[in-house]
Amino acid sequence: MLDAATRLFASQGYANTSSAEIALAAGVSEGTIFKHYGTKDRLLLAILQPFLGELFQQMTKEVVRESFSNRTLTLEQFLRNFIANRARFLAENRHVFRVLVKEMMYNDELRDAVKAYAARHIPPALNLIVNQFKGKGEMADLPAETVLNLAATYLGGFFVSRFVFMDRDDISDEEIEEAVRFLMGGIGNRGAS
Amino acid sequence: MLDAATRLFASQGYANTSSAEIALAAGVSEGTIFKHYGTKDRLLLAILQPFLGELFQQMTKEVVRESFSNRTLTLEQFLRNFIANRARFLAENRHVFRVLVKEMMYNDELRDAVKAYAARHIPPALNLIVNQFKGKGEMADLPAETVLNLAATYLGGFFVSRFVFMDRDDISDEEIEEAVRFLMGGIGNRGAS
Amino acid sequence: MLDAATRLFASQGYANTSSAEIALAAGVSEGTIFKHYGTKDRLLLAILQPFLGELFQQMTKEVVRESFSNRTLTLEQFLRNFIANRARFLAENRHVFRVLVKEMMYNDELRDAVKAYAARHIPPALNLIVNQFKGKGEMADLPAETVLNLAATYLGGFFVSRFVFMDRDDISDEEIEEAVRFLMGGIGNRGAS
Amino acid sequence: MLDAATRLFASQGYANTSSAEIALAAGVSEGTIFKHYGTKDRLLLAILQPFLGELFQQMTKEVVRESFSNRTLTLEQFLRNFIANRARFLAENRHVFRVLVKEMMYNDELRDAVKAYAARHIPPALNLIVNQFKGKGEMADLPAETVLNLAATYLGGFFVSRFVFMDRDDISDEEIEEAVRFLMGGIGNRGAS
DNA sequence: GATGAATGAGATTTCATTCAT
DNA sequence: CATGAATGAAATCTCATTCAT
Repeated sequence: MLDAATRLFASQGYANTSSAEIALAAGVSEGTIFKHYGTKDRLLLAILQPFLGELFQQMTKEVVRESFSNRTLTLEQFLRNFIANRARFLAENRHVFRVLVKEMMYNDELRDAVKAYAARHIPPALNLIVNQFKGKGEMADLPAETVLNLAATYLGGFFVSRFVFMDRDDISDEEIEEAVRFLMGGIGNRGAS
Repeated sequence: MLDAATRLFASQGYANTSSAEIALAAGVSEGTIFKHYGTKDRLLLAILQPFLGELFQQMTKEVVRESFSNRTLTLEQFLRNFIANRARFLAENRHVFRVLVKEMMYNDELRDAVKAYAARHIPPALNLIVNQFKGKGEMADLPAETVLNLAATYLGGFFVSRFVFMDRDDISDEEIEEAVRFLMGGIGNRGAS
Repeated sequence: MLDAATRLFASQGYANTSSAEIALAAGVSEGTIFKHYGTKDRLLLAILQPFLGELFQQMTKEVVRESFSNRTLTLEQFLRNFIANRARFLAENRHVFRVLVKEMMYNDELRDAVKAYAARHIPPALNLIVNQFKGKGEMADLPAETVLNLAATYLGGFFVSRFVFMDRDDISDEEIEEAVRFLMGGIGNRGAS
Repeated sequence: MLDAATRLFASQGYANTSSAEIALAAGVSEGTIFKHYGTKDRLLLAILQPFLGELFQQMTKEVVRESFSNRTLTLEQFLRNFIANRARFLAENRHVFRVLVKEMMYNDELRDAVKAYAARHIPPALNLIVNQFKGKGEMADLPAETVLNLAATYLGGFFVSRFVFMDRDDISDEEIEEAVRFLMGGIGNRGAS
């Protein structure tokens, strides 16, 4: 039932999917849907909430664990691990990710909720890492906030364009490598600087 | 009428905006809307088509003109000009841009149309530029396609996050400068390479 | 179960009370309700039937007993006893009374059933009393039917306004006294006649 | 449309009448009903509001006019005129009256609104009359409030039982005469007092 | 050419009732 | 014998679209 709804929302959008369609796809009656979730709105939340929890909590958990367990990790290795890890998670949950991205565009409340959630979870965990790499001289001399902002903007574009815009099912190692290299050195010629 | 519809679509989404709302906001009758545009769908197209035309054609036109008129332009200067120019254009047309982005998510046909449109217009004009800068040794040694892809992903994320996700009305010079620096050199430490 | 349903019907009305609400309030499952009563309609009847039986049968029984056991009873004393007795009964059963009154308004069949029931039980018992008091010269010279009609109209208004319209839980002795005096002498000035 | 809805609400009750039934009876589509009245609730209000206004305002206006224009009017004549006037008004508007009475039972808000409305309009106009008749020695020596209460209870029962409970279309002069006599002298024997 | 009342198809939601466990 | 998940029919309401004026 959640699965059927997720797929439909992912491909058509929440607003363009009727409860009749969901019932048909899930092989239950419309009544059953509303018995379980009360309203179409709460059905959407039932889909998004567990994903949001995992998305941020797993992300920060992995990052913290990694940064403490392996002190010789270079920035490049860290980025590679991090991006590969999130790419795998999003590929597995690509339908829910599509729903989340599409609905964040349409739904102000949801957008604000996600923004608040992200603001509360991401900086505390990642500022630490950024400063660690800055201390080792591996990172450009920019405020931690700026670094996170730049990386988030690029990685947001990266994942959304692949999974949502291009409707991809996964991301290849080559693409990840490209992303890592871009984050590390931009597109300017290093030797020329 | 187009203006009223654009603002409503931008803030609530096409699917959540009724023709009655549009008529009210535009100060005309519902009948008039359908006399002019036939269907709600075609009203959306009437909003998006001129914008799409300008978005890509102006972009490529400026780029070509610039690259031929000023042969001493550095990559950094080019990026600064290019981003500032598009930022200004999108700020002026931010409502339509919001509609476009939101509806591309929901509407497969529209998304495919935009992708086709972009694929037809962008590479011909920009490959030239990329190769020109590569010839001058100012750019990383990557295939032109890869360079465009990286820049498009980042700049897509940059503009969408600002104008759509954060609902901003414009973009500051500082942000543009940050974007230029990031595109030029990534977040890695140049000296350390 | 009947009690929970009665309270809900009394405060919200039968049509606005769902079987789910009843099940919740009664602490049983919806299935159990339908196992016992078959339909929601028959649940309503199960509430109303015993009350209707008592309402009329007790009323006439008491009246008959009283009128034969105490031949010196004045009309005023009779009215006082009668009203106090019914007031007590209705106060005890006010929830069911509310259900009955509200549903008689909505349900033609129920209304007709109650009318028939009343017509069959009231006149036989009360005509006797009326004629007894007329014989003693204590009562206005009106047909027994008219007297019953007038008293029923006033007492119906009296009980319905208190218990249903004003949602009262009981009726004070002062109000009963007022009702007795009114029935006895109206609002005109006796001395002036 | 209001007429069709009124008849249906009057005979079946608001809660048991579907918008489909109303549309059919009114010869319009369901959409039209909701275009005009927004919700079923507001359709009910559109029926009741004008009636409530007339019911109380006409009542008090007539009473005041009468009591000042004719100083020789006896209490009995006043009651006869008053009851006949309201009987005529309610007979003409019996369908709406049925709706009002039935819905006041089911709907707490409506009941409270009507109670407040009545409390604001009736006493100011009628206390005057009561005291005028008391001054002339034509009325029982009771507080004005008590008199109004007794009369309202009886006349409420009188009109509701006839128009709602018995589904009558009008009230005969004989019944009015009976009501007047009862209000004037109760059912006790005047001579015996 | 503009209007706005009317429409009817379809959306969400509610609920009495059934039935496998 | 009680349960509660599932149902499907029906209710309220929304809305793009049409059409007579």
